[in-house]
Amino acid sequence: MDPARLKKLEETTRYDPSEVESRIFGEWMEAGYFHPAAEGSPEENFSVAIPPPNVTGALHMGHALNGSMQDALVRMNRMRGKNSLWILGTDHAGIATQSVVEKKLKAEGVSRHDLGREEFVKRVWEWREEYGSRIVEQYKRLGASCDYERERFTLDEAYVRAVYRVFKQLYDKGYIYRDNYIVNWDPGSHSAISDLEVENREVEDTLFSIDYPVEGSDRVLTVATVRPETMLADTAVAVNPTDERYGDLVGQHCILPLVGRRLPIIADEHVDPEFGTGALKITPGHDPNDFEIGRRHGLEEIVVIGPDGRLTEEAGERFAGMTPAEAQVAVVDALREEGALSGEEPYTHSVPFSHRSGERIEPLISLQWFCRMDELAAPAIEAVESDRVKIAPAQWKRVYLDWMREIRPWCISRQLWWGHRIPVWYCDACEETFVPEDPAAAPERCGSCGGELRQEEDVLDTWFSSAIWPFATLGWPDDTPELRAFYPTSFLTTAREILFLWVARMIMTGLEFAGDVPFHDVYVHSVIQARDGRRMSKSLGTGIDPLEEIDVHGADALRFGLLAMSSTQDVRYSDAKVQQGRDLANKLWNASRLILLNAAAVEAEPVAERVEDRWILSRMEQTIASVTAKLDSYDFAHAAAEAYAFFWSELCDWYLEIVKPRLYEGEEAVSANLLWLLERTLALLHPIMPFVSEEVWSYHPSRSGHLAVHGFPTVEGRLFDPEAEAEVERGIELTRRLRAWRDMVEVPARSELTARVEGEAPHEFVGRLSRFALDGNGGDPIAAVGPVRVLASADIDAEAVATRLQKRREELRSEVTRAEGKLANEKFVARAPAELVEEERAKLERYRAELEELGE
RNA sequence: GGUCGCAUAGCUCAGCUGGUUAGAGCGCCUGCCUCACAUGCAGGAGGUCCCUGGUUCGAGUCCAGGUGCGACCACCA
Repeated sequence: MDPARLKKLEETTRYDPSEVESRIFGEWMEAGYFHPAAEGSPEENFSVAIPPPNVTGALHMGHALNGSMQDALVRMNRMRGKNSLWILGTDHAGIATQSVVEKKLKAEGVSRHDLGREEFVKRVWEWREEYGSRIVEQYKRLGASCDYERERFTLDEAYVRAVYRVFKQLYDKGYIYRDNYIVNWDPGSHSAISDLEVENREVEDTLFSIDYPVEGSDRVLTVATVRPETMLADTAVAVNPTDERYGDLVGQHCILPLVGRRLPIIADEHVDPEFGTGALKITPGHDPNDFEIGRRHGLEEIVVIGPDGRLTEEAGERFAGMTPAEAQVAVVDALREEGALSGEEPYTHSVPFSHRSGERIEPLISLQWFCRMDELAAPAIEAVESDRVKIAPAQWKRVYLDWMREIRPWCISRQLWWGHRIPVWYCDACEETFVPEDPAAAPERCGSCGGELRQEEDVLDTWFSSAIWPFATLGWPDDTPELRAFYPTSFLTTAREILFLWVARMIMTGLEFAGDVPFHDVYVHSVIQARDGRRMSKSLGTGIDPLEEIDVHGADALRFGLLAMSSTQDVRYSDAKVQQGRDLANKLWNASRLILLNAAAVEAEPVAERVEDRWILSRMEQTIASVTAKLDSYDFAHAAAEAYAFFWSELCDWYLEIVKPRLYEGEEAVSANLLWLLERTLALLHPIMPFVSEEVWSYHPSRSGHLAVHGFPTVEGRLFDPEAEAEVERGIELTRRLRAWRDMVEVPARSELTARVEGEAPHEFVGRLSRFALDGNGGDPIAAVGPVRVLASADIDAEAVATRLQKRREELRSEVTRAEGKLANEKFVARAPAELVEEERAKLERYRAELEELGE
C-alpha cells in the first residue's frame, strides 16, 4: 500500500464523509459508470425514470428519500451486471417557474406584460440557464447514480416535439377538444387549473338567506347561499321535483332582487329538500353544480366575475370592478336595503383553493381545451387490474382503480406564457382551426381562405408533458436505441400525492403512444413528516434541509437514516436514525481498519473449518439472502436494519472479538475469512451507503476496480451451516449470562474470576470474553451460571450473589408457573401442535433444572 | 358524506399467514479511555400492546363496536 494511504488508514480513527464524498463521486463520474450504452433489451436491462424535479426546486426530504430508494435499487442492479440507466431531468413546471421569474422581475420594477410574451419567455430561459441545474447538482451530493449525460428537460426541443406529437394524435382522435365549460379559475396564477390541482379547505363563511319574490304572487322563494355576490349571475331557482311545498311553482318565474331578471323555477333532482328552505339559486356561470343543472335545463349562462378575479360589466355598474369580497358586502347591503335579506348565520364548509397559488378558486365558465380520458383510461385500468403494472403497497391499487373508473375530462390549457404553447392555429376569417403535423413549420395563412392565422395563446398543463416522461426522455417518437433498450422502465417510486396527477397519466400515455406500460412496478413510499408530526413545508417553516443533514452527517448517513425510517405508514423525521447511519459509517471504517491493517496478505477463499468461522460465514450468507430479498421487494427499512444488525452485532461485537487473537497472530485462515467478509459486507451495503463502502474498498487488497461496478454478492448455499450457528449462539448466550452475572454481583470489570465447568467445555471465547478462567478446580462453587460453577474469590461479594440468586429464582418460579399452567390445560395439550407442546415441556424442564441448581 | 390507514417502552418505530419470557434505535441508569472505533464496549431498568366485547387450547396479531388521530376522494347551496 502507498505509504501515505497506509498512514491515513493507521491514523484516521474517525470517518470524515465530507472529505470523501466529493472525491469519490468525481471518480464514478469520470469512469462513466452512470452512462450506460443503449444496448440490450428492457427485459435484461434495468432502468428508472426519475420523477423530474421542478427546475425551480431545491432538493427537499421527499427527493432525498425517493432518490435514496431509487439509487439503492439502481446501484444494486448495476452491481448485478445489468445495464442500468437512471434517467435524470427536470420539469419546466409552468406556474411555479413563471411566478418565480415574475417575482424577480417585479423586484426590478417590471411586469411580464411590460416585456411582452417573447421577451418574457426569453427571460425565463435565461433564469433556467443560471439556476436550473441547481437541483441536479444537489442530487449528486446525495450520491445519486443518475445518467448526468442524458439529462432531459421537458422543454428541450426534442421533448417539445414529443409533446406536440401526442397533442396532435389525441386531437385527431377527437379526445382533445375546446369547450366553454366551468373551470377552476385560479385568480392567483390567472389561469384555469385542473381538478387535481385544487385542494379543499374548511372555511367559515356566512350563509345568507335571500327572498326571491314569485312573479305575480305575494309569495317569496327563500334561497340560501354563501356567495350572495354570484346572485348577479343567477338564471334560475331550482327545487326538488318531489318537494310538495313548491310543486305548484315549478314552471313559474321569480324575480331576481337587485337585478330584476325573470328566473324560471325549475325542478331538479340535485336539490336537497332537507337543506335550508329546499330552494336553490342556480348560477351556472359560477358554480360547478349549477353549471351541470344549467346544461340539463338549457339555462342561460351568465359570467359576472372576470379572469382578473373582479366583477365585470355584466354584474352591473354598481358592482363592476369590485373584488368578490367587496361585492359581497355591497350586495348584502343592497339586499338589506331592499328588505330581501331574511337571514344570516355562520356556516362552515369546504371550499376549493388553488394548490399552486393558495388563492380561493373562482369557478367560472371559460373557453378551455380539454382531454377526454375514458378511452385512455380503459387500458390503463386493465393494466393495473391484471398486475402488468403492480402497485405496492396493495391498498393503492384500489385507490388508483377507483379514481380511474370515475375519471373526468382533463382541463389541459393554462393561461400562462411559460410552457408548451398549444399547437393550434385559428383563422379568424373563416373560423377554421388547424393543428399542423409539425408546429415548427406551421402555415402562416389559412388553407381555406388564405386569411391570417394566429396561434393559440394558452400553454399546456405541465402535467401534460410529464405524462410522457418515461418514453419522451428516451427519444420517442423516434425509434431510438435508448427506447429499444430501456423502455418499459423497471420501476417507479413515488409519493402518493402524485398517483393521479402523474403516475396514472404515464400509464395511460405509455399504453397509448409507446405501446407498453411505462414501468412494471410502482412503489408508493411513505411521507417523512417534520419532527413534530406536521407536514414538512416551506411555508410552515417545518422543512428539514437534506443538504444541511449531508453537510453535518454525510450523505451515507442521511441515506441510511431515510431508508431505515421509511415505512408503509407516514413517519416523523428521526435524527436518531441519521445518527445511526453516521455511526454505522464510522464503525465500518474502523472495523475495516482493524481488518485491513492486521490481515495477512492472502488471496484465498474463506476457510470454513473452525466453528466460529462456519458460524459467521453462514450468518453472512443468510444476511445477504435476506437483505437482497428485502431490497428487491422495496422493504428498505428492514433491509437497512438487517444489514446493520449483522455487521454491528454479529460481525463486530462477536466475530471480531472472538478472532482477534488469531488475527494478531497473523493466521491466514482468519485473514482470508475477514477479507472475504469485508468484501461482501461492503458490497451489500454499497446500494445504501455508497460513499463509505467505496472508500473502504479502495484499501482492500482484492480490489481491482470500483465497488460501484463490483459484483453484488449472491448467496453461496454451501456456506449455510445451521449447526455451527446453533453452537456459536449457545456460546454467545453463555457469555452473555456470565457477563450479566458479573455485573449483577458487582465484580470489578477487570478482575478475572475462576470457575469450572460441569460437563462439556464451552468454546474458548466464552471464558475470554467474559473474563472467566474456566479451568479452576477445588473449592465449593458459590454460584452456578448454566454449566459454569463460579468459585469463591476476593472480588465476589457474597451478599450480592445472594441477592442475584434470589432474583433469578423469582424469575424462574414465575416461568415455571406459567409453563405448568399452560401444560395443565388439557385443551392446549390436546389441540396445540405437538412440537409446540413438546417445546413447552422442555422449557419447563430447563427451568426446573436451573431452579434446582440454584438450591431450591 | 365515502374510502383507506394508524394507535405497541420516555421518544421514533418494527412485530409476516394467531404460538418461546413482545423487539430495535435513541434516551435513561451502572461499570469500563480493554492495543478498530468513547460516533466506542459491557450490563441494566423500562410495556394492563387505546377501550369494550367476541372467536380460539392460545390474541399485540383475527372479528364486531367504541374512542382518538391522519390521509385521500366527493358538486349539497
